[in-house]
Amino acid sequence: MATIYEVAALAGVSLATVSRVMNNSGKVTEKTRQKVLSAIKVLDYTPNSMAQSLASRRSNSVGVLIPELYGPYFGALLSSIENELRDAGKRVIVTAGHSDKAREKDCIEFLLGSSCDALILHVHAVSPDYLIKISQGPVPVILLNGFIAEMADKCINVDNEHGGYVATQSLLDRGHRDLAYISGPVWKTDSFKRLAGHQRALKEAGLEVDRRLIIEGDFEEAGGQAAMTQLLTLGVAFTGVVCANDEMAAGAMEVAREHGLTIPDDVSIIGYDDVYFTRYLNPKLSSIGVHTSEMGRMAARCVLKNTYEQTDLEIQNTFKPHLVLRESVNSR
Amino acid sequence: MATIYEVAALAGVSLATVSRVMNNSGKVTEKTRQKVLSAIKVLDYTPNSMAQSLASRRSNSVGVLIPELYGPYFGALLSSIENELRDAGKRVIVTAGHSDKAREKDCIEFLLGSSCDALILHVHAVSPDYLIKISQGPVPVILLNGFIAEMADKCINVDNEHGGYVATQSLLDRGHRDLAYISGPVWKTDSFKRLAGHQRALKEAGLEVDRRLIIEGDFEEAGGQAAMTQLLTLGVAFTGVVCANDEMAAGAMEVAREHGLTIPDDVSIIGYDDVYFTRYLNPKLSSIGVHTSEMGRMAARCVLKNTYEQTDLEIQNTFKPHLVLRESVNSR
DNA sequence: CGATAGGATGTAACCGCTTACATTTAATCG
DNA sequence: CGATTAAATGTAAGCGGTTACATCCTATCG
Repeated sequence: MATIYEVAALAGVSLATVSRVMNNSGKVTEKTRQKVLSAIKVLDYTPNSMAQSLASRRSNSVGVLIPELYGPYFGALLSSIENELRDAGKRVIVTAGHSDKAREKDCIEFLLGSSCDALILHVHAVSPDYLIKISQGPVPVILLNGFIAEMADKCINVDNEHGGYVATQSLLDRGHRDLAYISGPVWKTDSFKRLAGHQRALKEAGLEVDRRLIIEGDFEEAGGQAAMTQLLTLGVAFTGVVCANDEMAAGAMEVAREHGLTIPDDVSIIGYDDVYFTRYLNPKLSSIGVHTSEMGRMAARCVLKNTYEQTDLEIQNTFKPHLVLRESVNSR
Repeated sequence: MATIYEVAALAGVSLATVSRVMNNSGKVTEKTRQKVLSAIKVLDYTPNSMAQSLASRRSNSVGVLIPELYGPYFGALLSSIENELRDAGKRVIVTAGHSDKAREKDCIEFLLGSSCDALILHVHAVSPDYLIKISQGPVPVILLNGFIAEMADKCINVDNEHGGYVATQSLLDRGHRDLAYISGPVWKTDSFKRLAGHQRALKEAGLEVDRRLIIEGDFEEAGGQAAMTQLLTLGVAFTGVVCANDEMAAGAMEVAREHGLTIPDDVSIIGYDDVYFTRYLNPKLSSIGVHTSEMGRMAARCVLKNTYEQTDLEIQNTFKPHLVLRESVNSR
């Protein structure tokens, strides 16, 4: 592996000059630039990125922490982040937090210790205070999904309350009056907000919130199954079910079918996230689309703008979810 | 950010000693070790990873190139790789090749220029010669999926021929005689091998290969739909369809259903990869499981063993796919 | 009790680059 | 044509660690 010294020697210039043409910073005569360029080519020189990082105090890598590296939602997120950052020549270091507090902290510290120029975090378990603390440290932090007032301009989030509202409204609009709700774990802000939106929609429609028809699930298919089973043994009538994510909706659909119910004729179901497998379900699941890729891209841009001085980028901090209507919902 | 010099000064020792206790290499008296440790704590010292990398010529990061960062298959792969490597304290730098030759090369060069200690590659388009060339360079390369004789011990792969064979055999075993096959692009080795396995199974059963019943798809749902449409207008009878992946199987199922066919009563269908959404399909798709996570973990271990001297690890290079029987296949 | 071996600690070179500043070279002008 | 100034290039000091080697203790032993 050739070094900058060898290039300088071969080209008959100083290493400062080589550095200049590499980064095309400073002035260099066209003639010497050519000498350097050809020396680089002859030696097949590639700058040592570790030395570059050390000397420039910039690693050109950004750390990403997301709950999981698989699954439709996080896959799309990571994919768009990588795409945007890779095009800008930045490295993406990934870690998975598994929605576990210790693991999330561990990953954050790992990334901070990895000389990342910035962090993009999608966490579930870690406290806002902790996030505020590290965001005040030397390395910039972008929060994906989640809003903290103290770092509002560093947050990319979706309006979950609005999403819950839209989901429920879509059923109300179609004449449904008796709605069940399968929530995610309520300690997760996302779940809580969606539920709040659901309840607001009911109230605005002059309907009462029947607590029995609100079941707390786990964001997994099994939780959706359990919730639906519970709902069906409740003896309380309902014509529509709003689910806080698509996995649970899939589970709910399955149980409904097993109980001899036809979707959407007997019961309408709507999911949330509009994850790509919704189209494999039968009937195809209506859902709430959340611009996942857009958000990932935006987080990446936020980093490019704040950390890598691409100041001309426009940042959108909050995204509005929207209704994606398919076959699982009908009118009364 | 405190440096090792400040720690040394505060502890009243030389920086070499600090370095020794940090890496616990060399001998250090318990007393001085404590002095250093407390100085580290007082200053909240974290070693600068860039400086460490430069001085030790080891970045502790491994580059990963996979076709996509989303989707059930690659998600599982990446997840297991990250998990294994993260536990060993290694950084994972991810890139997506998008099955495009230029992009794949670009990513490989990017990773090579990122001072990675090793590379894990899952490529589609790049040539074997190119892979051999870079594998002879200074940074070790592990090939995920794909076999190249010249670097056999660096290849982690699944026996695709066997997988194709098993898939077809599963239908033959159940009395099917007339089988159609929806292939992936035959220029992809994986597709080619699976098809070869299919044909071997037919021949061993004394059946003729009817070329009309072999359709080349694109590994996407749309391709499966197109292929099934074509098959149904062919006028050649068949009772089972072997698909080279689950996405195409999903597409095929949809078209079959639209044509009024019941699965598996009218036609049995089997997919390949046993990707997680198979369970959302109705009927649930039988498939060929390929130990995706295992392979990812093995690739990571291969790196740990070869590059990070964890010599005690056992490596399995080839994985045998296995049948996962669900509802989409029945007996004649 | 002085020589000695071996363990503990220190010294300094080096990893390969960036960059502020010094120096040289070339262009401009009275 | 020499002085002035700007442009091009060179010099050298870091960046913050690792590590081979030198040096200094201290316990052991004849």
